[in-house]
Amino acid sequence: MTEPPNVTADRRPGGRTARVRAQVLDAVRAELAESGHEGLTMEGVATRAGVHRATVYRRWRDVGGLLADTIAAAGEIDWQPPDTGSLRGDLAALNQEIQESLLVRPSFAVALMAASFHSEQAAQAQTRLWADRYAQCEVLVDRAVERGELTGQPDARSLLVAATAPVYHELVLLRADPDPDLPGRAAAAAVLAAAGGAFTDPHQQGAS
Amino acid sequence: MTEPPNVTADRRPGGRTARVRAQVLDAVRAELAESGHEGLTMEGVATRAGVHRATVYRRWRDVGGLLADTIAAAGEIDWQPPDTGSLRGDLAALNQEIQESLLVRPSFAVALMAASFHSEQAAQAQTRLWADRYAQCEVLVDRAVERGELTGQPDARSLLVAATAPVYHELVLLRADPDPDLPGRAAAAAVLAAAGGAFTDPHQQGAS
DNA sequence: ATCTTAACGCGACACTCGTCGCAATAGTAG
DNA sequence: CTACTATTGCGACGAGTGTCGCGTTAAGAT
Repeated sequence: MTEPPNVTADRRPGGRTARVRAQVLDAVRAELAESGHEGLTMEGVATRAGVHRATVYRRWRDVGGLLADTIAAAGEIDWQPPDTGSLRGDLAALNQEIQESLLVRPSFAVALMAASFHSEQAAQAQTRLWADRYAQCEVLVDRAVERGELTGQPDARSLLVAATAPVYHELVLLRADPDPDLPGRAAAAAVLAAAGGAFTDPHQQGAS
Repeated sequence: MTEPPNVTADRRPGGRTARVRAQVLDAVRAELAESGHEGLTMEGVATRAGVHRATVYRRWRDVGGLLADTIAAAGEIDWQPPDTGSLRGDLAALNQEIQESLLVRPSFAVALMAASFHSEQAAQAQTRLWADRYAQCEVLVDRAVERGELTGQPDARSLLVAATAPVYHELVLLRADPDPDLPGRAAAAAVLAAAGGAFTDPHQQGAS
């Protein structure tokens, strides 16, 4: 059985294979930092890594595969959601982080989104990464409930999406001018909606 | 002075030029409807339009240019924001429209977003289109204020973004499973936040 | 009707992209 | 150390992409 090599199924993960992977992923990060997701090309990465084109194509298939593996390598870092003492503060801090990651040039997050549109592999990696992050952030809502900031048991995911979506929408899709107040405003709005019971999933239609 | 022809600066907008443009834009829509933004290629459009490749390259430069002009042509249709009698109903209806446009396969809106990541021209056209749409929707908020649903004069744009962003975020970026309740939930949350005064700018109070 | 020239058709060209077969290299087992 | 083979390097190829020069067509002006 001579199947093509893969990133996930390491049949011979020894010295050279690991070394090539490290070189290539370093090259991806370097190219990305230099010219953004526009300049990220298979040939450029291969050349910078000192590796032949065919090797990169065989192991990573396309640009999306490169980004997906780069995420997988970077996803091992342990990220922690903010803890400021209040739900509103936590969400504002989270949004601040998001805004910075989107405004930094070149932005790794934006590159990943761009790649997700023409690479199923990158799209899956992106979906997985965000699912993890939102799951981790659910603790913010739990803490708020414990502190008595929220009554009932709101749908944490919906609340988090409501708080963070405007930041992505304004900066990525609408390409609005950067607004230092945006993270705080979006967070405050989500907290108000949550206080009003907007995210309590039982079919309790609010009166009037 | 023999400058290259352009879509915007029509130096000779007569019969043939307009005919070619119509053929090409029809071809763009047809290709888009058949194979989505993945299958949209300059050569394919030229062939389907019965026009030479070089002509398409000269007038539209790249795929983003094609989409940008297609948007410009489609932006002339008179779109009207919903009017259901209540702010929450209006926003829910608006979100319903958005969700349908994103879930239809192939989605013109998604194709436009994808193109915006590697074409400045398409990105500008997209930004312009959305700015127009959001400006048109501000009347929803005005009507709500007149009806007395909202106190004060909230920032209409922020309110609209808060209501619609979750739909884009869930379906496009997070690629969540379609949820028929999403449009209504997002609309309800935004209305609750607005009722709480989340979008009233404290610095610009008092003035009409 | 005639002239001017913007816009298009045509074919050729250089270039990039992704794939393939084969030889060389280097992990890994014995 | 030797044998085996997964993995890489290498070069060539076919297809696709974007550009260019030149001749032709047709829109707009007189």
